[in-house]
Amino acid sequence: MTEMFSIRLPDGSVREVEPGATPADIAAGIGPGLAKAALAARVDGEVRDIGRPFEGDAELALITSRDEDEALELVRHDYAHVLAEAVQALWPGTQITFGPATADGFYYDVKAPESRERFSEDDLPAIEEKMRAIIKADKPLVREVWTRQQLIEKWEADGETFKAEWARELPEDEELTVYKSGGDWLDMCRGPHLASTGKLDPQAFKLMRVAGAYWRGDQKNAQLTRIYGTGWLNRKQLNAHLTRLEEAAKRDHRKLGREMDLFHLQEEAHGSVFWHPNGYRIWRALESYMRRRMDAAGYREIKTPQVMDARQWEQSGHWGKYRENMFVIPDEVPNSEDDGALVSDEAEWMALKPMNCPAHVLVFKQGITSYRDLPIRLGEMGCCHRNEPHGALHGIMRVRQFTQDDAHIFCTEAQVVDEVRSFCELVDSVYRDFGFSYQIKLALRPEKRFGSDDMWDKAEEELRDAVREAGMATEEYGWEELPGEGAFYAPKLEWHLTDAIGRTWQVGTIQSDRVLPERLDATYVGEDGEKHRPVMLHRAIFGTFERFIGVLIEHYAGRMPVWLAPVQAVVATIVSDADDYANDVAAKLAAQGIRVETDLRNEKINYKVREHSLAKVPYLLVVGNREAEEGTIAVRRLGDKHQRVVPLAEIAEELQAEATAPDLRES
RNA sequence: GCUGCCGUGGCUCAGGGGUAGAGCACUCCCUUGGUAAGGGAGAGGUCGAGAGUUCGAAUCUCUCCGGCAGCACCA
Repeated sequence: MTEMFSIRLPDGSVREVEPGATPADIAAGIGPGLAKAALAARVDGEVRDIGRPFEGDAELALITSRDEDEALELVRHDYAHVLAEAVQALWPGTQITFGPATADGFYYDVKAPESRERFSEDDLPAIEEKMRAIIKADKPLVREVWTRQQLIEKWEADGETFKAEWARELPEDEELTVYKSGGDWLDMCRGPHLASTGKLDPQAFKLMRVAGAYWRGDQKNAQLTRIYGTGWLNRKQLNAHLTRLEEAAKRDHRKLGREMDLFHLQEEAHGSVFWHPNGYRIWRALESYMRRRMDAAGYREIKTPQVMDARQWEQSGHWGKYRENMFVIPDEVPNSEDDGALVSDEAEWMALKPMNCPAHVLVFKQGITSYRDLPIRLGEMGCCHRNEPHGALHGIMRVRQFTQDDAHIFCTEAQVVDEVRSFCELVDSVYRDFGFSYQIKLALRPEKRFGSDDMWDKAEEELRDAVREAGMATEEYGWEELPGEGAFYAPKLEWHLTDAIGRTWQVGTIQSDRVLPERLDATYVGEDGEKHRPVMLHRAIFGTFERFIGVLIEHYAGRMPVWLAPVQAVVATIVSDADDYANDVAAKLAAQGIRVETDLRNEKINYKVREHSLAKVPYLLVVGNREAEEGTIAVRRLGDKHQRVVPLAEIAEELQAEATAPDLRES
């Protein structure tokens, strides 16, 4: 008698199957509908191919398109394979490398054949068409276990140098799998995959763009062509995604920055922002908000020099690591009578500060500090310059001149966790005031670093502890550890916000640093009367004003909350007879600190409503003869279709309340 | 920095070897109109910069600068 396997289903029922049976068999046994809908199987918790035979008794859950996250991941992974197959079918000699699923689709990195050099966006329609053909051919995707040697031979025989390199580094003893598509084309892959290409919806993907990407993510390696696609379970989802992208483009901070007259960029100062009056009003609102929050949290604000002697940067370690990205200036301007050439060996160099920390240490070091004075929290709205690589610049999110809401906390070893924990709480409170949700990451020691492993162990652990104590080391806060991502002198906690099209930007950070105090010889006098090293916590909440404002603009799609809006209210007249009243209203509101403007132009009210709505002014206060006589205002809030007529005093009070920064509100 | 695409009035864009167009915005005139574009007239551009090819270049070629997407980088 054959031994049978007991397969337990989520509803608790158990089915006995013969060896060789697969989850697909069970699905078929339950019903043809499920057999069609089932995409993969969860066997004892592991996601597997639906056609992979059971190896013993097991718990089975079938994955269908209702299990959206898992289904999407599977589908996107399959699209990537189909993409690679299509490209090779169209252009033999193309080398394939690697192609994973992404947050909204998939990509595959390929190396174009010699004859072609590269692929371009013009090739995408042809590739899409070929992909559809492969999907329609409904080719079975068959899993096979190979040895490493077999893989290496296969890839070398095919001239797949990247794949061969990869295969050579695979572990000898592990089960290595390949997936064959329709028996001919294959890719090495851990899987799982759908049963066949026909499970994909040929109308639910779209190739988006081509871009360069380095083999294994290393600039020193060959550059490949990365073909990006977006992939979904069905056409409806795809269309919804494409619509989302269109909507996101409308809230791009670069576009809104122009439309709302907030700032501009131009090549004479590329990477640096020209703030217009409206944009700088947002800046000032943020700055005074942050000053209040920092004052309240026990920080003291300082201001330090913009340019310092290069030796200072040498001592801090930045010169060695970042000289290329610093704006360096000679201390002495060459005499105009000679040929103007500077001899670098003889020049005394100065540098614009790329960061504030060394200067803050210098402030700390003035005089003698007692342990009784710690922690000392020194804050600065510090303007820094970094000569970023051209390709890194992005609107006002990544710039060459920026201002940080920077601060450094000098404290004892024993105070670190407490300081970091209360910082986590401060950050949380600030981001809540802006309506942001965020993710916290811990960036761990990088390969190239200063300091001992013991020091790093300790520094990483105290950051981890602090976040745990704050109760934020959870999925809800996007908690994640990022190996190798830390700064050269310290591990970092990073707070990330998301922009309009799903890219995330690091804004806040705190780093526990024992390297700089050492290098710059910062000390305090302890209880024992001896000198001790303080720990230095580098921290910022907005990160930079530039980036934070960029993220704010996209987050609110330009419709800033009243307390941040550059122009909070416009008083618009219907007839010129109401001009005097309009001026009175504006004057009254301005007197109570409201950012108000008047619009007395000889234009129809429709025109004025349209214009100020597009400018995203939150309060439009319309006055005509009726309002002038009655002392009222016809108020239209941004986004409302209708208006209400209220006494001036009432709207003044309402505006006052909304224009108050969240930290100053009662309750 | 790397790969690809792009650069025409303030903005959005059309054109494309024979010396430049539209809409919006702007200026002026008429219109005083009750909640998302009232009408008319006018002004505005060495087509990113430089070099080359050509009788002739905004248009073709090269170099540079800048922008966009991605990669790499992000103290």
